Amino acid sequence: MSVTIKDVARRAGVSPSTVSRVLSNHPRISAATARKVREIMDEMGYHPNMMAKSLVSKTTKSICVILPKPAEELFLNLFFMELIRGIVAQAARSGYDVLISSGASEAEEVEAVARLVNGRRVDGAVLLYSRKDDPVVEFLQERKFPFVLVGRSERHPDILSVDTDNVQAAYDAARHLISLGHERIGFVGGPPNMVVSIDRMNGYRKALEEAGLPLRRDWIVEGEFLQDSGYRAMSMLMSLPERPSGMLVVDDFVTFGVIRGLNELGYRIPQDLSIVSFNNLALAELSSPPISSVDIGSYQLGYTASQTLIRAVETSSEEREPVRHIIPHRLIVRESSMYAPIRKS
Amino acid sequence: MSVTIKDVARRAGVSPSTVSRVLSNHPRISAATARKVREIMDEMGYHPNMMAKSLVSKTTKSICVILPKPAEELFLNLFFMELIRGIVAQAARSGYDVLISSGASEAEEVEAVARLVNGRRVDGAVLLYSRKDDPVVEFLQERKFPFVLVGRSERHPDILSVDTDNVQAAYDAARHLISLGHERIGFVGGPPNMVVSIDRMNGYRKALEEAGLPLRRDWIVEGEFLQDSGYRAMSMLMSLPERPSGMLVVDDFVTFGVIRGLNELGYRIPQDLSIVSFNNLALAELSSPPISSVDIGSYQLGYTASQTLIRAVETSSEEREPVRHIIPHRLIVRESSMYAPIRKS
DNA sequence: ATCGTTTGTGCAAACGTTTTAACAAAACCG
DNA sequence: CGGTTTTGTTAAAACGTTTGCACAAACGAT
Repeated sequence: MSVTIKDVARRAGVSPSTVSRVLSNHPRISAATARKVREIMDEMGYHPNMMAKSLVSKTTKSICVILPKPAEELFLNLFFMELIRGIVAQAARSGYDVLISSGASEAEEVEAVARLVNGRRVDGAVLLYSRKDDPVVEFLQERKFPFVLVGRSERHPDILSVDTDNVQAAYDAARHLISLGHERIGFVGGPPNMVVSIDRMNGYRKALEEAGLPLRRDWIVEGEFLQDSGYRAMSMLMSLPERPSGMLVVDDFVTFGVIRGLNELGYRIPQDLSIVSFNNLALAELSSPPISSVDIGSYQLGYTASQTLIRAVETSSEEREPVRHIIPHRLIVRESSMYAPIRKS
Repeated sequence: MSVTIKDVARRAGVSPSTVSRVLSNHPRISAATARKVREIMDEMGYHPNMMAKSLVSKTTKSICVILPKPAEELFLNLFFMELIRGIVAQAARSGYDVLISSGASEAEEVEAVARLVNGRRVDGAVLLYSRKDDPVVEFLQERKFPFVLVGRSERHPDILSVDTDNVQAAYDAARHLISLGHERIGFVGGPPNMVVSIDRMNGYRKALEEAGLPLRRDWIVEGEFLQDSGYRAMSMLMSLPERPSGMLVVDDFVTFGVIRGLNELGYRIPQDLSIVSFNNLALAELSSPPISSVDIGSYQLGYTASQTLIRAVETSSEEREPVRHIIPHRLIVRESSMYAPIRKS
């Protein structure tokens, strides 16, 4: 059907090997031949067949990204999209293609990645976030297959990863509230089996302890990465006899729930409750009021992940070294956080 | 390195062809041999090499999706994510993998898809939305390469596509406002070179004309798919001597801008202005107030697109017929739209 | 028994590349 | 000049599959 290397060779009066060498800029090809072959390639509309190439080179020039289980439940869609954009952009620059895959359950996830890995369809994988105990990580680790984790694995500290310093991020967010004079600060967290939730919680704790502020169990709510989580948290929190004046919320989406809850209960932000959130998704800025949020550089995370992975893929496995990249975060202060009200006591 | 079909064959004492046939459930393989070979495959951990398979079968079992130019500018991220999830889910069910690709400019977009198509890396492509005049469509059309468009092309009505009936959707949205008694209805649109903007505008027009309501040029704003667009539209609109009482907004993200604008100007929704929006992204529900929005079934759009494409790919090109799938939409009424104020005149 | 089918298996070519080893020709060197 | 090195090219094997054709064995029907 389509033009092959042999067709070009015949037409140019050289051997296929020569054409192949022209293609890969082999040093020992004479300028004259190279020019001629190139001309004929254009003329005939030749394009190398990647499958054949892959077969012999045992390399596919593609990586895959595994969307975590329920991208539906985790309302991190916006975050993932940013991340993916970063990955795709970087991969394209390095001449790699990106396969995207997901599964409806943890088992399906492993199955999906197994298909890709076993079928030699990809050279590496990027995993998004991680449960405390991730079967996909186990699988890849065992097979010595190159992968990088966006996030952190408690069980496997010795792997390639790109991450935010979530402890520090939460610490910074809390410090912001503290420096505004808040002394009663609560926390709406994510699922307790996700490393990111744990880390942010710890940063929050650290800041409060360090400042000698009370850490009250009833001001800490653990939930899902769902807006509903924020909504319910508010009904609970605001009915307490003693209420916080500031709040850290683990994700902007959850914060949306928080805001809606507060609105319905008739409280105002930031006058009645100051809020600082995480991830700084597009909607943080758009919200009414705009939300103070810690930007974690999602695009950058994806970009760096791809870069790190591809570098690893192109390195022989012996000299591959575990690296942990930390992408800097940055608190963006908007209208949802303000000075603490003067305490009447 | 890894186990090949030959290794299995040797160990099972049969020829490679036989192993291959076992794999593809060839009818003329005896039950006994099949069982034995299967056993050995498991034992040795054999997995077929997809690249080799692709090479001979001239088929890759993968499709690609092209993210439109500036997924940054078009703040349809959330919409795309939904769409992609639908595509990935369906493709997985049919045993296909999904490659994702994008370009920073129209030219780069064509380049990216050319790489995939020319390199025979994918069997088909799904294109997301479309400008009035899309170079990628041209490219694929010319090469007779299977693709499906999520959206509509004015120039090429004779292609596979999956779409919302945007004219009808806008008509329905407008009717909703009209039935609530609104007589002064405006429209915040998208970029005038995108088919979706045009269609929604037309539906809006149609409904108003049919109801004998005034179509006022100064109540119609064309902008980008950016929240800012909505924000600016409001400063303009609300300073007019005669203002609309209801508004159609082309996308939920834009509506966010509208809401913020109105908040800042001190107007309330829906008391001062009723709003109906499109796409029903997750945030429509979460907004304060929750936004009435036309759900266009993004996930379903992706799912159907993938299905249509794969069906086409697996059909010989002669008997491939242009199909246009319309995914039904549904107006979700929330708090942003209410009865028109009684007109004092 | 004989002959045609049916059934199960193997051989070998093909898919479109890359790459090793070999070799001829040209260039260099003293 | 003769030998050594460098330069440019090619033949052929390899990558891991699928598949058309051939063929032997087993089976059925006369």
